[in-house]
Amino acid sequence: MEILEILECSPPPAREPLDAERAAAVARAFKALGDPVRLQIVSIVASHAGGEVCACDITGAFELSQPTISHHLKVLKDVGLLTSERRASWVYYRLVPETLGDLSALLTVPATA
Amino acid sequence: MEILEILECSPPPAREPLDAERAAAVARAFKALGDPVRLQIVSIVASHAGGEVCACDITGAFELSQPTISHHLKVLKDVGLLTSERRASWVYYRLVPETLGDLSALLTVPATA
DNA sequence: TATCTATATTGATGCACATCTATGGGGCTC
DNA sequence: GAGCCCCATAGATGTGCATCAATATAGATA
Repeated sequence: MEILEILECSPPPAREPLDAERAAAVARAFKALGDPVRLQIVSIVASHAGGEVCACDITGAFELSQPTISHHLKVLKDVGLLTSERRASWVYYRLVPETLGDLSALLTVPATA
Repeated sequence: MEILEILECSPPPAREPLDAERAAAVARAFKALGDPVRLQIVSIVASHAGGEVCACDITGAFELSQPTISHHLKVLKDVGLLTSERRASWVYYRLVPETLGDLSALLTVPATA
């Protein structure tokens, strides 16, 4: 565990430029985060104890129609930033830490040589 | 330096949800990264030794018109992801590591309690 | 000054998307 | 089964934006 943390702390390797295909895939995720409402949705889920939020709580946090929030949730699901699970009448949303982590790593700038 | 590295390695604190105003500001940056061409531009600059790339080299990397690339560079500058410096006839672009770092940190998920 | 190169700006165009209202479907409770 | 609540889907609409051709600007050179 200690070693892993140290490894994670080491400077990231210099990367080759993204090819067009990979760039398109990654850009889809960033585009999903490029809407203020979706960014707030992710933020709400991230800061919620238990890591799980009911769709109704998300809808209630905005002055937008329920279908609009539902649309944004679908976009975030489609790019792999959220997962959902239905329990009885309610749908609960969670973050996908792997996706967040991948994006975060991509933004980590190689040491300015 | 050692201590700073350790601090940077500590798990990120749980965050309050972004308010609408901050979300709008951050979303602008993510939206800029949400275009495949702009993402590749950032990637090209990031992976370039010296951290500096001539606009002409960026334009040459795409099968897009020069004004289109110029437009994308302006977008990336406006959100603080790139800076530019003119030297003679050429304009050189650099990343802004602080902005990249801020975005990266925002995507670091708090430990799933 | 005239001109060539590198970059930025302008204006136009077609498509993508955020939002709404209306409706559909799934799952309770009476 | 009837009615109600939660969520998703469908269709319509106005705005935003990626792209281009044309043009303007800045700097070098002759």
